[in-house]
Amino acid sequence: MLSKKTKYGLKALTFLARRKDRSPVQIAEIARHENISQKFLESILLTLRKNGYLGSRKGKGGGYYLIKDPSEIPMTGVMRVLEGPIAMVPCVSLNFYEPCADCPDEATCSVHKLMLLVRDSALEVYRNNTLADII
Amino acid sequence: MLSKKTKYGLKALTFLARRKDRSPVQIAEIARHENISQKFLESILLTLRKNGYLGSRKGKGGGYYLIKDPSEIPMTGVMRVLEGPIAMVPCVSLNFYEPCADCPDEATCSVHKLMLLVRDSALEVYRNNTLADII
DNA sequence: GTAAACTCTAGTAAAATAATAGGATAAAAG
DNA sequence: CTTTTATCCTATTATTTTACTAGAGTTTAC
Repeated sequence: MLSKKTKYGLKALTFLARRKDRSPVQIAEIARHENISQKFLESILLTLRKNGYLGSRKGKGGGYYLIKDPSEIPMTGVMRVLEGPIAMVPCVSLNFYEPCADCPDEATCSVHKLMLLVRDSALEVYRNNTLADII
Repeated sequence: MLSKKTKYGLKALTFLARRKDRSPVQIAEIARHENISQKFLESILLTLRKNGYLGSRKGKGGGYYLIKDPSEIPMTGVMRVLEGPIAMVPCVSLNFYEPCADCPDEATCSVHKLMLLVRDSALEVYRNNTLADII
């Protein structure tokens, strides 16, 4: 299941990407337009900013804006920041690898084998789609 | 994240599929061999039986056994039974469709668009892999 | 008829998710 | 330089899901 956090984050990014100019947009406006709890969205936009996707300005006329061109933002990174690892089990994760405590041998593990295929197929989708592609 | 339930269910199916004969295997034996809590595994095997994947026999010499040949068991159904819908949002689910409460229009929703691609790629993996393939 | 195994319902503890609260900080306007 | 506006940041709480446990019931082999 996709978390609300990820869903809202994607919607916010989309909203910003669809605008013609890159002037700051207030959290309140995004929240209103996308039917999102403002306070929750606040924390989501904060993590997107800290991870290099958004810029912000405080005070009157402030808000959030896209730093890069939507076509330069592959979904891979966005999904990792919002949803966490793309792999469904740590033992097939590229960026967050960890062995499974209960599994004696990855080479013969059927779960490992299947989840490796699933990870690869998901990865291909995320790599081949930028923010511009899903607008 | 893959739930333990799914992980354990897959491991149990694999364990049964790897055996030469199809005589009943006790829950306790599967649990021991795969490092799974027996009581938890009990409930998992029960749902696999109720969904037509396993047969069971009570009493002495009883246990669980595969009903079909592993090559006749695509992962699609197994994943749906254990993990739930393959789609990450209900609005792109084939078998569990539901509109999103907060989304005014699926046709223009970026989340919908992206998750549709992800669902299709996952579906292809699950459709093309049977239990026999991941042993 | 007794022991061995699955069946079934209910309940609980821990973790993750989805928010909420409220003051701190910074920028702009007058 | 004070007020207003809006983000920044930490902490807390409510809800939901997950993972697991308990125990009585039922069927079968011997």
